[in-house]
Amino acid sequence: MPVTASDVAARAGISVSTVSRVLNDKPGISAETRRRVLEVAKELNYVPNVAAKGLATASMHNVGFVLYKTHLHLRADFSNRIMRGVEEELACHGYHIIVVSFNSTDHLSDLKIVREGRVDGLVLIGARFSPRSIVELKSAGFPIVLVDNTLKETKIDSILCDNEDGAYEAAKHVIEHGHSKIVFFCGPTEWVSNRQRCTGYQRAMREADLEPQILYMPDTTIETGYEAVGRALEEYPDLTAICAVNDATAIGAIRVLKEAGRRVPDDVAVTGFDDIAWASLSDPSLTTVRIFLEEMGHFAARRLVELVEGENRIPTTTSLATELVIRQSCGCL
Amino acid sequence: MPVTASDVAARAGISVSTVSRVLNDKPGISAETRRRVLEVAKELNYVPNVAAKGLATASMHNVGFVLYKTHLHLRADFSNRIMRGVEEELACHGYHIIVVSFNSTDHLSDLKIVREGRVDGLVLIGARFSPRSIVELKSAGFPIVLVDNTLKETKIDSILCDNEDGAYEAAKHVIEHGHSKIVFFCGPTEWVSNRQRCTGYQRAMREADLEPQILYMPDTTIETGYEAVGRALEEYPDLTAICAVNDATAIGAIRVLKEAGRRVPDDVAVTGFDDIAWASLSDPSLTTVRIFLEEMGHFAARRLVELVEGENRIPTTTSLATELVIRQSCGCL
DNA sequence: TATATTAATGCAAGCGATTGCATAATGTTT
DNA sequence: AAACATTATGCAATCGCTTGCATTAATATA
Repeated sequence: MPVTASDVAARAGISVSTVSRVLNDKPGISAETRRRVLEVAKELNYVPNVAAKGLATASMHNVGFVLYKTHLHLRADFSNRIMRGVEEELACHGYHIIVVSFNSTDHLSDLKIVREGRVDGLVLIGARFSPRSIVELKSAGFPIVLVDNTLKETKIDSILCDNEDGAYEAAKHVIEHGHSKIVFFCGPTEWVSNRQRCTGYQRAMREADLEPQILYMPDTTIETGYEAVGRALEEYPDLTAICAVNDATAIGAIRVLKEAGRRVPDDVAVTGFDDIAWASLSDPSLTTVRIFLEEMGHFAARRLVELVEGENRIPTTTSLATELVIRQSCGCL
Repeated sequence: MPVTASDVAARAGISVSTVSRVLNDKPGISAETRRRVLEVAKELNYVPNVAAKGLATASMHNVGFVLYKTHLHLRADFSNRIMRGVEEELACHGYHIIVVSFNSTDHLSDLKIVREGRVDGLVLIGARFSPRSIVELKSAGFPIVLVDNTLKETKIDSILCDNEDGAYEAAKHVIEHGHSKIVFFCGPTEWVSNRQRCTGYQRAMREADLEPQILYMPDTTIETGYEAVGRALEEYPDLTAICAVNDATAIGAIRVLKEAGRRVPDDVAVTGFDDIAWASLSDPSLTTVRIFLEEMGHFAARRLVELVEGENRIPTTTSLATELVIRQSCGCL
């Protein structure tokens, strides 16, 4: 049987209340008693039971990490790195991460782990949750932090990377290579990050007095990258560069370009976004914009813990700086 | 305020005990009462509080998914896919997954989530936990399932893929291509899967009256793949094929081979193991052995739930079949 | 010295479920 | 009709911790 607070109390010759107070750093305990309790607790290797604690305080010290079912598959690496960051940071604060997948038919506030009090807050990854659903839960006072997403509807804490700036840098870099026919492969504009990246690209083009040429894809996978190249070559036969909204698309694009007999980067330069693991392994290696997903996870976790513990700051949107990673696909090396 | 069992009881005009019994399918309740309670519960949208339930039953319906810190980074995709499988299966049984990272300095039974009763069982990924540590916790009656690992020391439930058979198939396939100088790139033999894969390779070689040639690496990453090629080319200058213990190594090997001016598969054929996402994208695409990680996760979760719920089956070791995936790097296409 | 303050601790009532035992209501058997 | 099962339900203790309030002891003030 596990050691309980009353075991400690008995051994130390005091009451459980006192044990509890000591262990939670409550005031009004004599130094001697505190020392004693700590000593006995360590001696018995006491760890408070989390169910009891949770029942008494109405907080389980868990947070939910919510992923779309599809997200789990397609963007596994992406969300996985954020998850690592969240887990790491949470651990520092004594919280734990419960990973759940969610399908769009459900309403967020029906999430079982929320209703049953299993988690004290949620980290939502990506832009596929219905805003209404988020707002509803949030305004019921439930702590929520968004990663790779923001909401226009309500002020809500969110963590992003500086998508616009990153895309701007990438496009600018390609422009500096002398390209002028640069097509942007954009993903669905319902996702914040796609919109922001597109904006960055457009800014770079306008600044250089070039006309933005945007090609929209229904998703941002390797496959949509394949498919987009075909359309791009038709619509913009004189294109000499592609800025892709993410690496998967870029990698797909490179593959098809090569198959179509176009050399990369000599005939067509390509840049990506995200710096996923394979970016450096593709052939040619991919020039891309690195984002710091683990860091984003850290920020998200830190903010969420603040919210859970009642710090009532106004909501903020945090954008982490990105970093242009120059490899071969842009034509530099 | 959330709805509690006594809210339901009051509304239904009966006692909380009865509510509890109905909701847990306990016997001795009249059909009419059962109906009524269910009706009211649904009407009030009642969900039992998990802390209270956990305190009363000493089970939180959580399981810990334990990863090595390094694992989180290096083999992220690998463990992530298993995690998805575990999560999916657990959800079907009303359990949740708590992901924790673990560093080797700790003793497993000191795991906070275990001591404090946050989880009812553990899924351990990989072969980097100290056997002593596992045995100790397991024999204290704590439910544990191993994935991609087994223990000689104790009978313990474990889920693997059929590493030996997979490696055998791959080697045999290469042999059938007419190769005879085939080197196996092996990882650390402390890891079960490396040992088993090596055995499979050896069996295939012996069956064909060829001499196994094994090159050991300190790890199984892209980088160790790089490094291994150099040594292989020195030690076995006439080699015409490489069977790598996993895809990362194979991909690293291919890269260096190409850089060294050897054509793959024409000069040197290469096979991998795992069928990670990148395998189909590398150039040439990688012939490899596919393993079903999500399925392994399913099995692990199912077994763990059984253990937690007290089913006292004898421990089993489950090996999932693998599948040879033929692409370009072996010389087939 | 008697009284008001303050500091340290204990008591006991929650928190919201589960569950063994007692009880009431119903039906069966002599 | 009395005695006994049987069935359905409620009471109250329990799980292990937190916390408001009461209590005691020690110290300061009049």
